[in-house]
Amino acid sequence: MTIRTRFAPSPTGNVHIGNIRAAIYNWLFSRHAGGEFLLRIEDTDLERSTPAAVQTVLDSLAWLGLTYDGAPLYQSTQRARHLEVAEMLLTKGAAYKSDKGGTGKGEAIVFKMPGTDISFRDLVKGEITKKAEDLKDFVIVRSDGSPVFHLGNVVDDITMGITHVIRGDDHVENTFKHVAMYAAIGAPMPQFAHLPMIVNAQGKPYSKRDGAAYVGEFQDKGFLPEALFNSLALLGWSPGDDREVLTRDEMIAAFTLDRVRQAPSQLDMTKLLWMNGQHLKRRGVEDLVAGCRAAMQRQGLWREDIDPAYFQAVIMCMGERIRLYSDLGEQAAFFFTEEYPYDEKSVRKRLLKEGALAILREELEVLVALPEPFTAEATDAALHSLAEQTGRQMGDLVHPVRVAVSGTGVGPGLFEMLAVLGKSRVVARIRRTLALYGG
RNA sequence: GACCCCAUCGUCUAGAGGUCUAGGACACCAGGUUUUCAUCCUGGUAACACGGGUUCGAUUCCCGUUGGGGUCGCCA
Repeated sequence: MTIRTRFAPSPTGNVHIGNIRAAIYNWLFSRHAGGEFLLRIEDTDLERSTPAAVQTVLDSLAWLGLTYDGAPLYQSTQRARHLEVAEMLLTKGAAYKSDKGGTGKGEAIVFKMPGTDISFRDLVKGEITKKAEDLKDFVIVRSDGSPVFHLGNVVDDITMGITHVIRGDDHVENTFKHVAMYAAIGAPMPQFAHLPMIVNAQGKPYSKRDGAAYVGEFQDKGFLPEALFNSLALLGWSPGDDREVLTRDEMIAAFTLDRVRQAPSQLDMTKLLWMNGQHLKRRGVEDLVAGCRAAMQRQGLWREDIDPAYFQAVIMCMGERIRLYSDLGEQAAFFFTEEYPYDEKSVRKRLLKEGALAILREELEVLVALPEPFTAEATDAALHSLAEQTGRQMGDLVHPVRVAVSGTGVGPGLFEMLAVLGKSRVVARIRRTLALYGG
């Protein structure tokens, strides 16, 4: 029989990382088994389920490369089938009508629990049992005639031929109900697997306040989809060896549900950032260029007159300092504007230090005298010989220039940076800095 | 509160009775490289929640305690 899993989000406008992690596990599981991964949109809450909200789900899946088989099934189209099954349950005596606790506008259909203990074998949690007295009957069709989640969920899973239901831990209590429904309907029971929740440092459900909780937020921050995918996959699952940075194919090959942990875990933003850097390295320079440009456009820092060759040179120069596309705009804006800010601390420490401006003036003279091309080797040699002549440490020469041309004390190697900026910019910036600080 | 589930370094995890003086990764600290930061290299700090069993032997099995999570809707 074909292994068939599904992702069944209700479109609310956001896709939570815990939810998308469930989608990732469903996807990995079915791909590993050579089966199918289906999508069902649980859009019965018409108020929240707007086309835009549905599109958000589709976008998140597409961004992460979670391809699904066939067309999505919209739950709202299945209403007749749901009610048909409810009627069948009614005639079978597995359900009854009741007006208790209702709206007074009619009778609801209530599913009758079998009165026996119910247990099932969870693929990650093992055997779970619930005693009969802890199981209560529940409504499957409201008194207004609309199907409730439990009915739609189970009926649709049957309709879609789902063989493995892989979902969040918050569904284990529902599963006892669902197991009873499968039995009553007489449909083959799927296997169940419940995944631990993703929590914050306080052990509470991960929310937007903890940094970012929705797929779109990570996308906006400039994370790579494969980095988020990789990190999320590793939250609660591991391949069994020491590998951490994995490709999709490697994860597909290694994925099994018995390697999923049962304890909730926290998402570590710092490690995600590291992971992003790892995946960034695996992409080529061209990708980095395109990604950084797009990020700068979003940040409002991009200008059409930025020379492509210059832009690429800046990126090469920044090297592995870029861990997120947005880092370029945040850490290297001075490459693209003369209005870069001066970091107060660096100015105090490197420029206003005793004799620093005098040194900077000497350096300016040396640099001005250099012929083109203004290479890293040339400026390096020039400043080293100046250091020798004056008996100074290289650090005393390097720092003032760095702060003068970039406004900050940290950044790429100075000589590479000077070469990229070019002689005229460098000279102009040093002059302006000298004038600004009374040199 | 009731019911279900969980518990290894700060975090993510490996570990399926002896191989554990508990391994890896991120973070952190120290040293090296370097003009700074980052990278890179080397080293280091750091964990089996607690108490009982079972066993010749428990991180691994059982029970309890503590702590944490989930669920108790005519929401999904």
